[in-house]
Amino acid sequence: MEWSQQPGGPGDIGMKRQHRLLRSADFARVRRQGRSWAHPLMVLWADRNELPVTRFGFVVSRRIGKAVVRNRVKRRLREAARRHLHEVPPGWDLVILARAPIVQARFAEIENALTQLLARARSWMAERMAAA
RNA sequence: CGAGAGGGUCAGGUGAUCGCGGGCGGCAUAUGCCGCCUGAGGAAAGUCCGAACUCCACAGAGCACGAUGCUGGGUAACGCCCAGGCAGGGUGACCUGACGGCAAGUGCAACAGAAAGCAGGGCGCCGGCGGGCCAUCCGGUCCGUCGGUAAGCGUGAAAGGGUGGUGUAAGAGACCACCGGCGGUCCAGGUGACUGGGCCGGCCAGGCAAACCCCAUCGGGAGCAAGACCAAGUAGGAAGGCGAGACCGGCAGCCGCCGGUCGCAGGGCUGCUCGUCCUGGCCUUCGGGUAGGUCGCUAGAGACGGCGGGCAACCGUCGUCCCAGAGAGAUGAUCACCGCCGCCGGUCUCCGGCGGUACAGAAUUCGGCUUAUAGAUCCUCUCGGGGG
RNA sequence: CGGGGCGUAGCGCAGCCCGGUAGCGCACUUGAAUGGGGUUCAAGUGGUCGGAGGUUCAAAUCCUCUCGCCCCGA
Repeated sequence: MEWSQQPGGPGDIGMKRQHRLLRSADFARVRRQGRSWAHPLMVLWADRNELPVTRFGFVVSRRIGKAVVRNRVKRRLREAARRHLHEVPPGWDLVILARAPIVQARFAEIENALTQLLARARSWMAERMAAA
């Protein structure tokens, strides 16, 4: 199943600031009220946002590494999320927390891990939306 | 050719697909879309110094405190840079140096050693006296005791000049010559640190100031979460403690309000005293609100090139150029090929496969320092070997 | 952006200010008391003082640089 976020093809969509989670209060809300799924490389939280778009937030703590390493991890996570943005129904906030082994992972492994987590989250989202 | 010294530059490249921040223009204007331009470093790092800028009350004097410490220059400034002096290291090119003062004061030195800061006497050497033994005598030797001595032994990181001589009972800068070191003075060179030399003195006045300290110079405090504006919003709320008001004038003509003088209290972003300024109730504790936006925010002690001055750091002048500005924080992701390095295999001047390709990410902005760093490349110089 | 603290034996800490011997508790080893264990007693082993350089005769201690960890304020 696919949900088109923008007019245009699903594979080359952008990921501008409207798809990003930027405020500290939003992060706190998702991690407190939402549900989580874990993977050795990352942890995913999800919560409804009552908006017509999906928003992603990324958490890379200082435990992961130096500034260069943290920035690289964040960019690769953002790229992976951008490629799979169309697989998520609109109206959800998603927070991804990086775990330490992600530093050594290849991009294909990161993308695979994200795909697994999104697949597990999608069924729960469908239940919640049907219930609503 | 080998080994080395000093300095500079670069920080993999090309292509494809898909993206992100900022600026401008257009269409639209709830939000967006399209086009063009632009977008990390030599250290952006550590935050160790110095400044700009902003606010505090335009910020003064003394003390305290802190920093710096050979000389001259450069600079907006510096704890930085350049040149020089001195000391140490290296065959050399060169490198290194917190390099003012311990003949101002107060302190410190374990263990060893007889003795460690003012001298000191264990063994030894020498002399006097007493006694024992040997000897015909001259005397010799041993023990004790009282002195002299700083040559020798030995301890130590360090034992208070060195060598030679005179001298003496033995010795000693006690005296002499030379050398080394110190102080004073004069001359010459140098802006100066300092260097060279002459004369005189006195023979020694030890080490540690990254020990307290003294001297000289410098330093008001805080920091872009500085600070300014807009919007939204709460409670000029509660408790406790301390307290000092007086007079004059005006309005009012009850409560009271305004202005001034004197006094008092509190505060003034590290402490104390003074000066000065601000407030008129103040202080402490508890409680309440704020996590929106805009500016500051990138044209500057700016970059590059030419010319001129200077040994140099650097400065002057002319021309050209505009070079990131985010805010959960852009500057990227994936793939292919070519460079470079290593390993393995082959029909080993080549081909194929695999792996690696550094340190590291602007956050107010500059000038430095320090630390990290795969490699590539250029210039100058030194030493050794060989050849012409 | 600014400020503070810590690093010493396997673990938790003294010693640093004012420089000369690295010490305490638990743990470990051996021995004794017990039929055995625990407990107790006695003896013992064990430390590049985070790293590098410097000052000094001598550095855990003083100075400079650096690494790691933790905390606080705006």
